[in-house]
Amino acid sequence: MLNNCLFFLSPAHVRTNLNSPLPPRPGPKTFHRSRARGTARRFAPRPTPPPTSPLPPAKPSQISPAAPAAAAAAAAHLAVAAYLAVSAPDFDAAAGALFGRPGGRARRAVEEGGAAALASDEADAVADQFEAAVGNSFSQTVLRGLWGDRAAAEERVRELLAVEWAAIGQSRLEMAAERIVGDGAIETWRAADEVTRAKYRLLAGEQRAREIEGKLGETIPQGNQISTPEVHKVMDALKSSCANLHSVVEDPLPAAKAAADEVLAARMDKAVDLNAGEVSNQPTACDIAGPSAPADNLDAPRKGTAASLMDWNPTARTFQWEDSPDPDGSRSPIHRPQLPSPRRTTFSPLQPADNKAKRRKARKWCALEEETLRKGVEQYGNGNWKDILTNNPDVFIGRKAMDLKDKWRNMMR
DNA sequence: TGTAGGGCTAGTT
DNA sequence: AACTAGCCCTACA
Repeated sequence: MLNNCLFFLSPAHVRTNLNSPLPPRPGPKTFHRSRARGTARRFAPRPTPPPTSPLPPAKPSQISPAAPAAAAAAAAHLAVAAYLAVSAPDFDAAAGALFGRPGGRARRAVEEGGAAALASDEADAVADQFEAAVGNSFSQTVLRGLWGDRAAAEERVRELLAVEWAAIGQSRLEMAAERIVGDGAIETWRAADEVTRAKYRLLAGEQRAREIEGKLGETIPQGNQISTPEVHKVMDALKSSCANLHSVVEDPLPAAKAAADEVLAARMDKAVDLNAGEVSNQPTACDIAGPSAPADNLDAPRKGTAASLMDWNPTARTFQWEDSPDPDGSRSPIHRPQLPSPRRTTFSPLQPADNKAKRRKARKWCALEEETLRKGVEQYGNGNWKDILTNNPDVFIGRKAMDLKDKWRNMMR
């Protein structure tokens, strides 16, 4: 009962209720946004939503496209901070450090907008609850019951990761692979000429190529559509190269996929394996994983884990284009399989790039970028955007000198 | 090639 | 609809 009502009360009400006798705890409940805002956010642990919610769920049309990510970020941040506070040996110290005024880390994130998604009435209310519980053992017991479920906190983090992961979308490599060997392969192969298909066979592997061309109702090798001496020469070279490749290189896709799955699983585990030390090092602005961002140590040697995709492959062999110039003018004594030069033809599994460059998605400037730009103008002078940019590559990630100029123009308005 | 100025676009109020 | 921040185009040195 108290849990169900707690989040809908003002901080003052919450403090009052925390000091009153506590009815049996029904378990984690859904945390709704205010009625006026009209959207729902899940802040408290919520394995199962209450059957009769005081507020109706928000209609999809009421939620902006960014709302799921923002809600997930807010829920994860608060769930982790709250769990850390209630699970700490010294509740008062932990709650003070995280939610106390004025310097609590979670409090600052809420009040200073370091994380915009956290700036909400609900987040304020949670921070106030923890602050009010300092020195109040009864309130601490209530909060431990509400936020002490580690699995629920981990679930909020997993949800955030899932949202962020989904937002990344497919890479161009994945899209290309999908067209060549995935569900879209049939149409891709149907539209390809014989020379291009020969390339596809190299990429897809003999077995998969047979499957795809079998579905096309054709056989391998298909009769040359283009029958010229040059095409025959290229075809022969490709067949030879293909045979050489298959004789020395294993299909890397299964191992690569397994390694990628393990890396992903390790990152998920790492993300939920939070502790107070990690929270205290959270940046408050510009959470961009740039070159100077805190390393995840993914490149460090790992015991008992699969090899990184970037590790040296002991089965790799060097091939040489047949018309590649010798640096020293002499042929290597080591025999290397010869491949036809890729410069002779200009086909690609990728769709031709759009001539019109796509507009970059607008990315808001963070406080660190603005401050660095101010100092850069002081140091290098107004108009020397290139100098400012090249001397702060870790801050201006993805920015152009032109962007700095535009931003400075906006800041001067 | 780097910069300035004007215009365009998407998001917000 | 008006406003704004961020991005892009084009001219110029």
